[in-house]
Amino acid sequence: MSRKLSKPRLAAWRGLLTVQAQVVAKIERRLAAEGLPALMWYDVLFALHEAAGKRLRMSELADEVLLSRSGLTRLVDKLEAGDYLRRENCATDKRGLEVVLTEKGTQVLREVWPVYSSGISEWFSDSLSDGEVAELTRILDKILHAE
Amino acid sequence: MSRKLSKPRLAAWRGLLTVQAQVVAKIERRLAAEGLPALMWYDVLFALHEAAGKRLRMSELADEVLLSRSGLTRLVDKLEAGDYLRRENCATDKRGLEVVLTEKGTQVLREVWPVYSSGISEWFSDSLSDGEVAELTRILDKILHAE
DNA sequence: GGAAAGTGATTGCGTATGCAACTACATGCC
DNA sequence: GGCATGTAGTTGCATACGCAATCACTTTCC
Repeated sequence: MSRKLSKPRLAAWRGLLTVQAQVVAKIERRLAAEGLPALMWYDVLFALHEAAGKRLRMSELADEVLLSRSGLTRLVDKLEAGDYLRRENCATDKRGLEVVLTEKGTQVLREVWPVYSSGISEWFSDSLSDGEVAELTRILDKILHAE
Repeated sequence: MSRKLSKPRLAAWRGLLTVQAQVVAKIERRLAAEGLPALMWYDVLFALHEAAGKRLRMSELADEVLLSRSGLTRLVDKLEAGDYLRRENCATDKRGLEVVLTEKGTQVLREVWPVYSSGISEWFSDSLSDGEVAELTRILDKILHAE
């Protein structure tokens, strides 16, 4: 592993960083301009929405959204204060908590989605063909599933 | 623009976010573990290294590394305090500054590069063929150059 | 030439985030 | 059982970052 990094490989990496940074920044600005919550809030609520029973353990949720445990604790504090989700004690492990999506959380997902999805379309995927999208996904998955 | 976002297009976007987040986090942790400066420091010094005369205006540098102007001001403060670069008054515009890479800055680039590049290899590009790397770069460039 | 509008950089302020330390509970080992 | 070790989540602290306001200078327009 870690053989010498060629120029084309570095170029691919820099391209990925640039695309991600630019698209995320544009979407975040549009969300803020419309008075909507930040992407990370959406990610958390969306992860819950996709989970069985619309609930996850704190640790599972942190892994899902790629946030540190402490970062998630604080974010969940805010989301719970806004009644977008609630913490429940875990029946099988008294150390643990489960986080459950509320109806209001589901509602805010519906409000944010149009802005988020149109940003992804407009700034990320509209310039690609279906074939290119498939190829990009395949390559990224290959990276993710390499051990 | 902003036609409906299909599932495959969303999957590509989420893949990109995940790859970037995971690889960056791993590289940052390794840099921190070795007592080396963070990636953003490297990006700034590298941008200067690549620039003609190893110097750039503050604004050019901010655009290059995708950081806000205020963020760059503060980062350059720290880099200048460590003698990795220095600010010089711009001859043609008294509002402006030029940032110049120092010898020590060049040196730290050489120290960080092995860690950075081996991280990119190991966690990003090693699982791809040359053809896949080329295809990935082509697709990302297409996104970047779409207006 | 000079007022109005624009641009480059910095600073104040609020927020987000990670690491390390901590508490509470769980598991393994004897 | 009971001590040692491990794991779930939270909190203290330091740092990084963006937006809006600001200051200095430049450009535009009359």
